[in-house]
Amino acid sequence: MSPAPAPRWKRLEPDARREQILECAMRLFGERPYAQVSTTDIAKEAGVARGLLNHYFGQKRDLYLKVVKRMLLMPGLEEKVSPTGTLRQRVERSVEWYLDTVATHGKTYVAVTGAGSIADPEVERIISAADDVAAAKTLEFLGMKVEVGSDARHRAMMRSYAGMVKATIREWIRGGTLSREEAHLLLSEALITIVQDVLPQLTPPQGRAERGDAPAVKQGAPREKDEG
Amino acid sequence: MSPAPAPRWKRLEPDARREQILECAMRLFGERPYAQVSTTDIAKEAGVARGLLNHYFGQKRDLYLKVVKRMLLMPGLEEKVSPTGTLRQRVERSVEWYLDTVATHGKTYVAVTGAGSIADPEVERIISAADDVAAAKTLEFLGMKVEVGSDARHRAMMRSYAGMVKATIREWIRGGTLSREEAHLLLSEALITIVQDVLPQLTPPQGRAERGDAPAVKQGAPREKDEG
DNA sequence: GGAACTTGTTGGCGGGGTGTCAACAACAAG
DNA sequence: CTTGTTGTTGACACCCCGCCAACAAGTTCC
Repeated sequence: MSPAPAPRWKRLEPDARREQILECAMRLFGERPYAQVSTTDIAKEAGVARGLLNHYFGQKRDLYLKVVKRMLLMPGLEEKVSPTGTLRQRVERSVEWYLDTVATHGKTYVAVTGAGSIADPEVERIISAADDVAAAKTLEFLGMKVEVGSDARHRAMMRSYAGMVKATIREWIRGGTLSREEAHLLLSEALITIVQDVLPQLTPPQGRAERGDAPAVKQGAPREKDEG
Repeated sequence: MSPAPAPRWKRLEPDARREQILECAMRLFGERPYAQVSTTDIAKEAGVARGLLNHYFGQKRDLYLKVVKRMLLMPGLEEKVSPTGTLRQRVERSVEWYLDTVATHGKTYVAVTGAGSIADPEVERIISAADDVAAAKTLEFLGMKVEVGSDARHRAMMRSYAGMVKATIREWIRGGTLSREEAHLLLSEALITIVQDVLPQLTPPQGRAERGDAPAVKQGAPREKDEG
């Protein structure tokens, strides 16, 4: 006569448990800065023992890395809109797309990118890689496929631009000091300037490229980055 | 016959000791991220007991704030060069000045601004305030004195630009992926675009403002920022 | 020169967060 | 029911931090 042993805790498949913990972690890391979120908090939020976090994710930093990666994988640009129209139109559409994508993640995106260097080189590396991917997609969409994959300086400048993108989005989402339209305006104008005025000025060897249209560049090989 | 009591430690004036500790902290915080620098490390570096840090600076975070503040107080722009020439020339000179200023601080500047949001709202606030000051000086130097002090959107956009400035400098100093000239080029072109193409487009009420001069806007409440 | 005072400095205590690991319990199979 | 597998727990040890009473380096006064 065993009246249901009444299990004290539920047993989940590793993947399910991992996912559940990850979701809780994402929520909390979005609410307050890294240092303010203890593993105890996350464990409590998920209703599990603290040790389980280490079992599934290793160190707290590793869990945070997973959160960052999850936050940075975004739907491809090229799949949503087709690159037609003037350069300005394409720029504006790509900026629009990025703002849309970010809007869905909201505060967590700001927290993750803002805390950029939680002061951890590894986090920085991951964000940089994601920036490179986004930059490559954007430039490809703009028809400026160029050698973003080959020329380190192009990548570097697009990462610089990414710095402004993040700061702008921070102003928009967190502070509300910029409207979406104003953010759109700023980012579009800046990107146009970079693409048509700055990048062509790079390779100094053969004098200077003419304005208005990107110098004819050979198509680069299709590339696939990303990680899990 | 007391053969010199041989003092076990030297006694310093509060200001001197404070300064010495601060210098050690600046060095260490420049070498590795905030979380990786323990108060024990700083104390050891300074050759004092750990408790002394708390005595002089309070919490570890407070000490870090002092480091950030020290890092961000920079010589005024207007005092070094006079605003003459075309807009482009003035822009290039102000960017040059900023790169010079940053170069002296080097890695520590990158660490401090990069760790921007160590994930601490207070740090973020201080850096934002410093950005605002630098932005105001720059715009004043450019003759675009405008109401950076009154129009929140101007400040917001300049903070966005500041995001790119930091990212660019990071590429230049830390990664070496951009040369100083390339950084200079990128930042100049972007600033010109913002100042002459973006900012004038703001206030939409009365159609559109004419270039080069901002529409007259009423002064906001007098504000006092900064601290020691 | 020594006693008494001021105050810069120390060392240890308690609290909190993190990583590790052996033991345990939920569930499946025999 | 017995056995085996494995997801999960709880506690232990370690490190870092903020606090504070005791201590000692200098100074002043007799």
